[in-house]
Amino acid sequence: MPVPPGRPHASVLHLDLDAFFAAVEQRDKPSLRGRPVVVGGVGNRGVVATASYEARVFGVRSAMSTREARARCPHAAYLRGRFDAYREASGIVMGILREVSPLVEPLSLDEAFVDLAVGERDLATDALAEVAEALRVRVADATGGLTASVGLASSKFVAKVASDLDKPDGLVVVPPGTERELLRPMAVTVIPGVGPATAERLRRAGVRTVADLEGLSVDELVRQVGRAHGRTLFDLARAVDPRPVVAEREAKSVSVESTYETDHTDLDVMSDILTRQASGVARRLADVGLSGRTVTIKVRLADFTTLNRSATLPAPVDTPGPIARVARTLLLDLAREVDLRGGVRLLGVGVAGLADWVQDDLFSTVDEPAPDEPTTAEAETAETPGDVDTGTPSPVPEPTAPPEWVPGADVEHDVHGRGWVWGAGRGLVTVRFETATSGPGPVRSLAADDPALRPWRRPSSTTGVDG
DNA sequence: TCTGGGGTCCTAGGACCC
DNA sequence: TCTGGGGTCCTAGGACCC
Repeated sequence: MPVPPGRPHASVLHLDLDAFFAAVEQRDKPSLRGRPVVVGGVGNRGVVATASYEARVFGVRSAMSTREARARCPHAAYLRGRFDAYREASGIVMGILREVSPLVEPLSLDEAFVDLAVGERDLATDALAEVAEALRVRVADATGGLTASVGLASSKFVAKVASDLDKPDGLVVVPPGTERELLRPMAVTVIPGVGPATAERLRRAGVRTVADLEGLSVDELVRQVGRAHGRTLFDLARAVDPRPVVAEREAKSVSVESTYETDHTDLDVMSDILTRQASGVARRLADVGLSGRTVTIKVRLADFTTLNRSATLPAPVDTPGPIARVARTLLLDLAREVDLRGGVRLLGVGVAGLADWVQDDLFSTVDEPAPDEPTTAEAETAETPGDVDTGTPSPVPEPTAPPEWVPGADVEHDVHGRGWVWGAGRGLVTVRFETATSGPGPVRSLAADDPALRPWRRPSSTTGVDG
């Protein structure tokens, strides 16, 4: 009757580098060794990202405000963080993990799952424990002494719980079949997904431990915490966790946000900030070679209320101009709806709906000169005001753009020959460029956003088109 | 002078289509 | 004429994680 909790061997490994950011600082600066070190925001509104174990003695914890950390441990070294150094150390560790198994799923710079059930490996618990211990030694050797805590179990959930049981520098193996007795006495908060809100709901239902949680039916749990969450909780309470280790998970969004030392009240200043952040987002999109259709802004008010506004475009964006333009419009819309004069402490810009988009066939049939060979004929037609792109096989829709859109103005970007702008009339306007090369140029015709004109599609898994 | 920055996933409601 | 359900896409907010 009981569902088998997982695979029959303890072949899921979870590795967690101990106090990672602080440990890298202590490794690189001998004067910090043995001393409390706190890495995180150092300003008035900063929070702690990582506290060294010496600082934890004083009660300094991750996510605590730096102000409180300073009160508890004034003699600690407070550091901003050197993410390039962390990335490098992380890369070394992930590389070692991938030598042990191709199935490595990084969760962050300092954490990863590894599936050891690949190839010809001996899956006896003792043999797997030897692999894990050898791994820990290699990590320390290769990184100049960074220590890792490792858990080995029959599922992701239990492996992660295990890695936390003997920190720092520990190895905990949970033999298959013993998972439930390990979990039962633990607080429900060991379960991933049970944060403060869920824990409080469960507490009101009389649930404090995993054993208590086992007493609730699926229906009861779904009623308490929702459909998806309830079912997962029901399973995890029984150590049922079939989630596979997945290497190569693609990013779904990219964002840049910042909290300011003092609250902003000037819309123009906020607009400028969003413009700069949009450039940062575009740069990172370019780094990963992706673009996305949904632009989001995030605005946190002085009272910590957080507002998001988003707009989904007819085609993906990946360059600063359009992202900034949409972001600024969303801000102005928001300012009309919500009083921002009380102060804004955080602003952010993001792009979601990411994919390596390819140009659709619909538009690849459009007569388009090669970027490097503009012809005189085209230069002449470009002189004709109001001239419409003549290469389209179907009639070009009548321009229905709001009258304030003047051809030739207001366009700072196109995507591979075509673009769009956000109209003051609250509509997306598809714009065609008369210029032969891609890039900014005068607009000769405007067509209102028309579903039939969607020029981009997600690459289907079967086409294998590259960009 | 409480409360970062980067994300993921879920829910709920409305629009729209069949 | 009345009543409708399912599916998808989009938006806003919230919980959660490291």
